[in-house]
Amino acid sequence: MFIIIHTMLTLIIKGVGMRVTQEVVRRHREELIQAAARMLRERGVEATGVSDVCRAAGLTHGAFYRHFESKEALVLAACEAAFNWRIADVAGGTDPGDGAAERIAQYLSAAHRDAPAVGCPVAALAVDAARSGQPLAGVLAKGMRHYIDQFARLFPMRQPSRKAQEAQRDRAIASLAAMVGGLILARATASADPELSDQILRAVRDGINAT
Amino acid sequence: MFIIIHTMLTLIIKGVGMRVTQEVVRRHREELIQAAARMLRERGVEATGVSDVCRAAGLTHGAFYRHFESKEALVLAACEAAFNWRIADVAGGTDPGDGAAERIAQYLSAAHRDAPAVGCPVAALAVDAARSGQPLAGVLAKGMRHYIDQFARLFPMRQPSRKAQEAQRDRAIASLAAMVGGLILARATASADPELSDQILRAVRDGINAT
DNA sequence: TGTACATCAGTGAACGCGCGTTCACTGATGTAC
DNA sequence: TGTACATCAGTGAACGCGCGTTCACTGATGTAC
Repeated sequence: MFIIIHTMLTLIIKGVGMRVTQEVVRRHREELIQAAARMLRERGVEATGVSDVCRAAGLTHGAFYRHFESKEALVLAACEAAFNWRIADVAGGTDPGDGAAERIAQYLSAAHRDAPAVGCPVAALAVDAARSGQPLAGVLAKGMRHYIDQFARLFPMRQPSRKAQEAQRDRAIASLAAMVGGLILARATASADPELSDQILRAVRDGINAT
Repeated sequence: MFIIIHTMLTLIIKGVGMRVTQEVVRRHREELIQAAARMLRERGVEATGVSDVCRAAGLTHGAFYRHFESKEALVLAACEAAFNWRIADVAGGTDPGDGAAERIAQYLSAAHRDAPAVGCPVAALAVDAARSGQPLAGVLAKGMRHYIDQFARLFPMRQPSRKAQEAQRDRAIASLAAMVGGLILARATASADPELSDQILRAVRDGINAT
């Protein structure tokens, strides 16, 4: 509804086929990326159409190739943009000082499960990346290394040694794998068995914290 | 190459457009299901074409609708068939008496990571099921409940009580989530960062066993 | 067991459809003077 | 600052392509007698 009104207003205000300001061009490009970043996580790479993305950004599909060389180029840009994601984007009661346990609980929440479009890009795109290989897999691997480094810092370290650092990193990887796996399984069962879906979120949360 | 020779021989032996034995019909149907079960896990639902599956089963696409009402019907049958999967299908040195730790190590092995076509259906299809919703999600949820029940039995239980049973089940769910997440992340990073991929397999293995 | 015929699995051409991509055209923007 | 013109973001029709699906046709199988 909003999109229809927006498109009509845009046509009336801008006219048909007019050149637009460089500032507007930049905004359109950003809107394409953001719309794609949402759709990619919700529907996957193949089910995300160029026309759909353009429509969501208030453009027609013909404008697309003034911004991107191909659909693949958009997918890569959108995937990179999706990795600016933080758990705060999806969970309301977050705090900069939250530790690992709080973040794990926020990650494995019903709110995050039910909002894949604005959720963790790893949980949404890892399988697609594994299937498509490079270059999408490269973007994902880079993002994952970043998340692992960041997450590892949340775990306590007795004394700073090489060995303690490696143990910290391993613990971060194991926790992230459980979080991603738990979220994916909770989403997969949400429609057919909501009770099991909730149980998965809780059991994985408890399991990680017991480590 | 093999497929081409096979197709030519089939044409020479069977002729063109001939009716075949009921036994052959049953075998063709089974071959369609098995080919689809492999392709679905390797490429995903959308990237698996009806023609591709028929070709892999040694048929032309025209024969397909004598066996299945639609592509969706094949996908459901193939997904159900894929849930007959056991870790022994992918890991060589398995033993019926293997406990949880052995099975976890086999699941999180390089061999399993590198063979998604004959690997765990949950790790391969959970994201697809979450996106497509029912009825595929129903098949997946049923399969997952089965795996959870089976896996829970591998964990020790002090004395048979309601509470101990629930704890056992929760532990199975948490372990399975970590296994599925670890496998997915290892696959996603395999092409772009093989070292990280191996590290994920090891760290998740160690993490689960430390619980 | 043998004969006559209906059945139907398989073939390959064809269908509509939506996809990613291209293109002629428009006209305000951006630039050169 | 003002004028003249080239640039190019956006439009909407059109392209080739591969998808899932349908169909007329074939002829050995399965069945009725």
